[in-house]
Amino acid sequence: MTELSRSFYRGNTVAVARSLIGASFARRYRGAWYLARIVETEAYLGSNDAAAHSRGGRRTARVEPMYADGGHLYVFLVYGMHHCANVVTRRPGMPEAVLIRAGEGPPEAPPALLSGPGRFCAALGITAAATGMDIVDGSDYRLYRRDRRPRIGVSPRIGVDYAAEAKDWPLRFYDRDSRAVSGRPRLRR
DNA sequence: CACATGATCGCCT
DNA sequence: GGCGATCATGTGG
Repeated sequence: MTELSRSFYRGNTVAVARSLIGASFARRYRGAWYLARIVETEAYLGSNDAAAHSRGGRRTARVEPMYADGGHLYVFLVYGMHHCANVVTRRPGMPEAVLIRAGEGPPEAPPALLSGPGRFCAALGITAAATGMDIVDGSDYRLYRRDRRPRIGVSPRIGVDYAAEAKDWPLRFYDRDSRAVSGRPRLRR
């Protein structure tokens, strides 16, 4: 397992979003590591992206982690009850990030357990306490490079209808062969 | 299967 | 004061 590097995260945000499909997200909780295979992501392209929290150069306490160097986490609370986790990309001052929308857990886990950004965070216990964390310096959060290149599907992003023309940009990426991708034939239970 | 709705609260204007 | 980078549940066809 090769850990993803700082220079990787500093690269083109769309390229990072694509490359993270199939990558492993690891989280240490009370000494034990928990892993998930990422199967769905979305790219958020900074100041000029009407769907991004950093649109128009917004720079508030919440969004501040998006302005950090590539390789940090940006976690926020939506709808008062769900958390969404992002991996920050590019360089300091460039507020771009990749939203992790879904993952696969261990085979014995329910298929939909990590299907959706809120569920992904809930399953891995990711809360706002993790925002701003460095994922390259060996903290409790780490990402590992994928070992195989999956078949990748592309679509507009989910839940950003307010974002004018940016709502149609093809910035959502997913593993075409995964059942855990969100917004699919419901895999309840 | 396709909507429709309620929950719930921090953030931003 | 309004509204989300969501989800679970409920209705109707």
